Amino acid sequence: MNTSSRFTVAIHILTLLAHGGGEQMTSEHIAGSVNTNPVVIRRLLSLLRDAKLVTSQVGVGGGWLLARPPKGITLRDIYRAVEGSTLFPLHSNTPNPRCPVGSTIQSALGGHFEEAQLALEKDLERTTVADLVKEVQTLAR
Amino acid sequence: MNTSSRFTVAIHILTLLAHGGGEQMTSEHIAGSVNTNPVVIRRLLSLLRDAKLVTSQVGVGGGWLLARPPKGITLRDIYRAVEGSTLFPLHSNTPNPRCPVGSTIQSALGGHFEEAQLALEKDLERTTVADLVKEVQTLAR
DNA sequence: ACGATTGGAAACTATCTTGGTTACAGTTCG
DNA sequence: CGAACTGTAACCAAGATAGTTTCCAATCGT
Repeated sequence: MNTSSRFTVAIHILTLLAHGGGEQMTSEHIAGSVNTNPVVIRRLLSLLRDAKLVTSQVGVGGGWLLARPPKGITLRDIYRAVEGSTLFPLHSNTPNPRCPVGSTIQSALGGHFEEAQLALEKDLERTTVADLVKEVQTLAR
Repeated sequence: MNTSSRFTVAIHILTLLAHGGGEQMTSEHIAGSVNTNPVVIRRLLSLLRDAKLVTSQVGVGGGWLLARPPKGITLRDIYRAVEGSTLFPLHSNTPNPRCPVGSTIQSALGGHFEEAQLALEKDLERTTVADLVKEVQTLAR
């Protein structure tokens, strides 16, 4: 299963940007909050930019900005941006085509897996970055 | 996301056992359908046994059996048996405790992640091994 | 024009997970 | 006894992940 913290860190980044209130923020500053290397942050930010969730500006005084209001960014958007592949991969070796189960199990599973992933994403859609900013502000006082 | 094909293979195994109609099956036979090594199968079966989904018998004529009727085994049971950890891991390094976002984001995310995982599992609960056997039988003709 | 500050990107490393394989000990049955 | 099983440990190759260094390009203030 998904064993990376990319999703968590990506949410952290966007919440931080929203928390900043529209000010440009450098990858180094973000890295200070996440407690990692700026290059790791930039790698994630470039995925988020591909998904049109953030914009970047190079040069002095440059940095990163949200491309949309925090209320318009859901956890599902972030999930899709950074966790490209499917939730449940199929077999690494194709099963035995001469077995009734082996020859059919993958297509039987496909629909169920897709459905389950949609159920997950539908739940993720319920929470926006704006919600998280509000929660963080409540917790931090 | 990681992610591994354990879930897929575990479903395959249980569907195969159910398809066999209550006959004991060896790990080597199962490996033939999955197209992998018997030891890989036994590793997964031992997880499934821990979850009380299958039983094993050693020695000549031994093998594996479902511990419950196929109708009583859902994809959620299988998921829980083989994918132990949480769906979305938090940061690998703990975020900056002196940052309002860094110090609170993990507890803010905890609830949402748990909720999303429950939504996923609730969907997985809708499908049983008996359903898959039926689908396989339809597809295989 | 210069120099400082920033993102962009490649390359390399260490670590972990996964899947596959070999090997061997223990159990059961004929 | 000997064959057919499970139960495990150990090891390897391949891939993913996170961290780091390094260099280039763009931008801005002076």
